[in-house]
Amino acid sequence: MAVTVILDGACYCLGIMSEKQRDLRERTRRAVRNEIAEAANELFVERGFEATTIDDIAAAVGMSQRSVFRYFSSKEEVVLGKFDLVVDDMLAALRARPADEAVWTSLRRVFDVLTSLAEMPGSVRMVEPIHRMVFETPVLLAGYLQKLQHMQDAVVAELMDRAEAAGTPYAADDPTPRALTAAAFGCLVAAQHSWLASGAQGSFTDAVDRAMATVGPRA
Amino acid sequence: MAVTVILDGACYCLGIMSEKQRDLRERTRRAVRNEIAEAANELFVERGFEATTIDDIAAAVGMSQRSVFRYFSSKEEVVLGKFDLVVDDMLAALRARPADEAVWTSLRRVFDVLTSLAEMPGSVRMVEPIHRMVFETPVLLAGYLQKLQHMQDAVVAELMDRAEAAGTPYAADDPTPRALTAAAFGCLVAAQHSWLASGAQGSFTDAVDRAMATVGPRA
DNA sequence: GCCTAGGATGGCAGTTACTGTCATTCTGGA
DNA sequence: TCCAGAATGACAGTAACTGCCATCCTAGGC
Repeated sequence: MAVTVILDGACYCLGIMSEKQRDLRERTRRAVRNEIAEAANELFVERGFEATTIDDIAAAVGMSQRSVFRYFSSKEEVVLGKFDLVVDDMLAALRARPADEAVWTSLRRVFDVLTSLAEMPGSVRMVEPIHRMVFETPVLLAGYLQKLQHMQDAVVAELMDRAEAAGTPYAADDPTPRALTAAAFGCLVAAQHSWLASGAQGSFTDAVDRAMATVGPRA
Repeated sequence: MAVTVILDGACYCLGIMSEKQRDLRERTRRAVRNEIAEAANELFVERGFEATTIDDIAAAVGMSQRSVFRYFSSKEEVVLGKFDLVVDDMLAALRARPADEAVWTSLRRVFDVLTSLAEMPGSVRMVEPIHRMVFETPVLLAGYLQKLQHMQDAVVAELMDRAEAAGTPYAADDPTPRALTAAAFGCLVAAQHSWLASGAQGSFTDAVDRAMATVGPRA
């Protein structure tokens, strides 16, 4: 262990690997990751999530099981991993809103990151079946809700920063920012439910708008 | 398979096993289940959830691993299983509210089932550490959020029944009941967060009240 | 007190998700 | 051409489950 640390440190300090090389590796890594995820999603919607093994996925992309796990920390991540990237976009979207905008409005705008993702022309075909799969497979639903919780944590932190920067900080034990955020995300899930229940007709954006119109901050 | 079904059917129809016997079995089953859960929770808070194996739990209660799985379908269920019983209580609490009460108020009262559970004298000692463990262990948090989602499904169905019985049914695609319920449960989680963040001082009930006061239905 | 039906249990083999390790291979830059 | 370091494959190992079968236990009928 000690040896490993020393070696790692030495390599890093010497900076033998160039910036360019690092970028390239990073890009190819992402490409392979996407390739695996796409192949896996085909299998998942075809046979179901639980009926598809990691070995199946590995075979489909011509890799060893071990290598698949080098790209995804778990089977669920193959489906849900994309949401990790979304968090940064959501924070960026939140920071782009005027600091004095009503929190509820800002939260609605944050969800544009998700709606635009769902309405991207390239991925539209798979959006609904995968969506449905997530809500129908217990382990995926659980993982998805947990991701949403992480997003909320990040958003709450950003909201508190924003309030402080605006000179109107929340008290340390004020549940307001967290409650508002949780309510907004609750509306998001409710919108997903009704969108799926309606057979994914109509726009998802509208569903979010309608859900968020029924609830709001008090006074 | 066919044989099994026929045999089961025959046994059931003949009613060989008496009602009393059935009840007794049921009661002892619950007792054993509780015993396992309590022993397991001790181990969980002591060593952590992931560091405790099913074999550890089985050894602690003097059973085989196989038998533990006859009482709990998964390791998470040992911690989260109790919430399955709560659903029925919540529905009963909801039905006990006046049909014309504001939905937000009824939802707040539904949560009394949870707060009273958390403040029961017998279990108070373990409530906070387990609570904390659930929020800090990813797989438990995911499972917990999923249970909350199930509760919401049940509550939404009941709210729709109630509205229909009162002669003011929701439209089929109206997201209102689901959005309100989701917002309320979001407030619940927010309250749990702030309660834990404050070191579990103050009453949990107050935390829920404060969180739910910041959000509400719109006109 | 014996007998029997049917649940409860234990043990064991098997599957799958995942992890650590090591030897090998690939790749871009000097 | 050579080399550093990343990518890969193969293999062994763990832990959460699941199915199966033989055995045991218990409550009720006789």
